[in-house]
Amino acid sequence: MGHNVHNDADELSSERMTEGPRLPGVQTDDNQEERIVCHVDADCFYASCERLREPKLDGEPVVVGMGYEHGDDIGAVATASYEAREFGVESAQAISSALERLPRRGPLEGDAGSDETDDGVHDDRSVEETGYYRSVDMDYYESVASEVREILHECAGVVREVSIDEAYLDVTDRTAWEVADGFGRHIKDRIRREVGITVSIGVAPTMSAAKIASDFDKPDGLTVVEPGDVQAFLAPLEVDLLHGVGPVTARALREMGLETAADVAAADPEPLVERFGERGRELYDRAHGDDDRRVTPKGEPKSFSRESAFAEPVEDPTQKYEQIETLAAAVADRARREGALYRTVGVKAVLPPYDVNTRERSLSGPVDDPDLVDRIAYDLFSEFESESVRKVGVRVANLEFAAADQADLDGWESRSPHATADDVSAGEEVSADEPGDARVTETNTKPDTEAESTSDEGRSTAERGQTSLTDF
DNA sequence: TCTGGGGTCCTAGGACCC
DNA sequence: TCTGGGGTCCTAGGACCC
Repeated sequence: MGHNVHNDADELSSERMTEGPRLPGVQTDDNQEERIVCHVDADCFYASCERLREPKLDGEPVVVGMGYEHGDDIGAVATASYEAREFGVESAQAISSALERLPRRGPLEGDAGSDETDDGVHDDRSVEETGYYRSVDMDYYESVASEVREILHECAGVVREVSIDEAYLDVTDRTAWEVADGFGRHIKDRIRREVGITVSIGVAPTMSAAKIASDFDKPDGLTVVEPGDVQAFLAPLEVDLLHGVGPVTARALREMGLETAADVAAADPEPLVERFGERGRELYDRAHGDDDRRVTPKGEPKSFSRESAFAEPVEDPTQKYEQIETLAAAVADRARREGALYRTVGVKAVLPPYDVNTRERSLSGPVDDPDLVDRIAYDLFSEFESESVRKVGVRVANLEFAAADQADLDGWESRSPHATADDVSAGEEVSADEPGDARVTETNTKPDTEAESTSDEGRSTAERGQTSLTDF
């Protein structure tokens, strides 16, 4: 069973058919069919957006970050333009470090009044050694991204949006390898002309290779890797350039003597699987250029969360609980706006130096109940009441999206049989006195609600389901 | 790197059920 | 009751991505 599936682009199917017996039920031709995958990745997207509405930033070092608006100094760099990167400014870097490497030029936009001192500005340095700092403005970036998305959807039948600035396109039926280069250029040109930003594009027979290819010649790059060339293309790359290999895995691989994709491809897969589990197998396959995944649209989100860091560790319980309350409200609000019911509520407490703790609790059925989120978050967080905490978070998960059609209500009912109907005890939903049963018999404590207006009455299950569904 | 925020997926142990 | 195996759900943590 070769790893050479993608290596014989030319005389493919006939050869494969004779490759040997196939197990019944195992998909073969369907997912081994040659695809043309295009990965589109905007170049330093947030910075490009800022330039779009502020052309004087063209060619200048631009840093976009969050959390430093109030001089808090707890923020980080979200995106740095290539000019700023030359000063050593990088994504995820603390704003304070960024300012050391690249002092700020001019007052911070969108922060009028609160920062008259301009303490990041060093007038004694030459202008060339300073950069423009801007605060993240997701609403604006989202509006730019949607223009890009529109173009991408016109260029491909299937688009998978990975993040605000990145997408995979299955363009098998829109182009051919001989002209893939021109096709990629066409997409780039359209985005530059119609939106005004540059993107880098990788075209390859697999998602993983396309992803790496788009990164290969950034910014404003276009790299086409044809089917027969994938393994050779990957071979010289350092392991940490492979998608899914972060600092931890990269170090472990190096300790095993594997420095490049070629090393991984030539390695014995067994130790990899032993050490990394399924990811080890995946790594091995990807290093060979094997990747069965088809481009599919992104599904519904799995969770919503909000978190925020304190400028310095906080012990005061009130301050912590206030923050929890704020985050809980924000998360519940988000879920409601998105039309999501949630069945799990969780909190996060990061203790110094950087000790991440999470606690979560699942309900017996999906709800849309901000008060409940608040109470459960409060309850879960009480464990950290007397701890010094540098960051807190609230999360809802196990989401269910109530579609407009009635089938969804029925489905919910049949999948979530509630134990009892006598659980109208608001505020007492946490059965913490029952060891082993951390469950919550959740109640809808909201007195408002037009649950009666719906046809089904009586059974609490139906009542809750409808309350949830009609609540927004 | 002394660490911001919003996500995803995987693993592992325990509970619980049959 | 000293004991098999499988499946699923829940929770906590970790690695990774943008």
